[in-house]
Amino acid sequence: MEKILPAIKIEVNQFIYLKDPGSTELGRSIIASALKMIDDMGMENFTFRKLAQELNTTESSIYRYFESKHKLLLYFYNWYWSWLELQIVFQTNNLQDPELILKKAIQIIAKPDQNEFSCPYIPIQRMINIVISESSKTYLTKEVDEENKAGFFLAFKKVSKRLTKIMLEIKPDYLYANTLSATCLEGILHQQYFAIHLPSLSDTKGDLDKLALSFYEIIINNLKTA
Amino acid sequence: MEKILPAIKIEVNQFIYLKDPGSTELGRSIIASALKMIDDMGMENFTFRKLAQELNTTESSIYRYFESKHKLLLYFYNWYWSWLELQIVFQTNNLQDPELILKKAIQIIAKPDQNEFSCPYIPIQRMINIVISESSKTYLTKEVDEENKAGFFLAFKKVSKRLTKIMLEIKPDYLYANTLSATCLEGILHQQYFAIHLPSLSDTKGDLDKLALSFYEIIINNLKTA
DNA sequence: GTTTCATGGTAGTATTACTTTTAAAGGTAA
DNA sequence: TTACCTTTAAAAGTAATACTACCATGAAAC
Repeated sequence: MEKILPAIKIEVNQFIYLKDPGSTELGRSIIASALKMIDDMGMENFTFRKLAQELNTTESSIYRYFESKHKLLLYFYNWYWSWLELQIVFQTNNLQDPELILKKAIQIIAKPDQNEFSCPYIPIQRMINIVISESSKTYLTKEVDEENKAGFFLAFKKVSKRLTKIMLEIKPDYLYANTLSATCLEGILHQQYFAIHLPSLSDTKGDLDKLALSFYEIIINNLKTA
Repeated sequence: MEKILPAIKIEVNQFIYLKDPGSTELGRSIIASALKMIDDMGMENFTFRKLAQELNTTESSIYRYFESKHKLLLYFYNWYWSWLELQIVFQTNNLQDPELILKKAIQIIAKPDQNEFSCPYIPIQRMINIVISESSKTYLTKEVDEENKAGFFLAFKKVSKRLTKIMLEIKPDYLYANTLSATCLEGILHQQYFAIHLPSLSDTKGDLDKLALSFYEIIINNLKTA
């Protein structure tokens, strides 16, 4: 099957933004600069005021796109997982063997192809760094239930569900497919953080291929046992 | 071997607090009320001002114990993992079979005994809730490297290391013991959060015994495979 | 040629996360 | 008993945050 690459735009849940940042010059520069700034200074030190200064615009202009910095983070979170799912779908679409599909999916999650489905104003490495170090904050809030109802975590859940399904193809009666899937998705991100900041909690020291392999083995060893 | 229960006080890294909250009436009530308030309203909505109001004291009095609410969270984080380690040590100390030790340790992590080594002014269930929903925020900050150097994550790392060692007793050449240990520790906490807030990402729906079993199997299946 | 739309700009609010200063209370020492 | 010292409380202040509201303006679309 030929791989077709139409002009794909990653769609993010419309209720996350007030105005589509992809639709205007300012919107795109908000995304681009926010990614850089959040990566450099972290969510807690990042403010819309600083972003406005950086962009030579005003806070009110930014608030026209996102009603809070938390929503902006949700935007990144959803963009990332939608982007990753596209990659998984395309790169596994010609494979038949579920074990091979699983392996490929894990490899993509640990080490996505930064050039595929890329978006000119989105610095992918920044996006990845932010997802690694900030994305847990999207759901560890008191608003999680409302936001879940509004579908703000769907992009992640879709990837997790996809992984779950692959596992169940390998072992249909496996009882903990959802648990294992979510745990590994999160684990792959956290391990990248630990490798840099709390290295005694990791074994793979920044080697993403090794990281992918370790999680592939963790999963497959569970699916191949009686 | 007899189980001895001296008057144990959980020690927390001294650099986390300015003044030991266990040493005064005010300090203990800060801990007790902060646990309740953070559990009820979440870290982001909790402030020292609200806590001072609740306790009929002043912000400056609270600042004499903790220099920031982040340090207060670190205090809870360290208290919790030290408390849990004590339980693991005592409850596995008479066991020989590493698989049994592993099983017991996982059970304790998923479902600690709330009465053991308890402290009269610390509402344990609140503490557990906070560790589940807030503890990732202790290290997902830009100060993580400094704080790691200062030993603020030692209590968690000790438990993780202990789990790693048990795994290596079962399978000495296992390559990913640190990764699997940290991933499961975090996973056990996150699964409890998901069970309530994002249930499609979990399989055990609040059943802590089942949760413990699922993670025990995930680990043991990896250690028992060639 | 008017509506609409994107952005700019100003101002204001309530709250946060602290810090500083001042004052009172309590204990020891000559 | 007075002087001294430390601990704790209370009050007030500060810079910044996270917004909200409202109005103006220039360009493009209909």
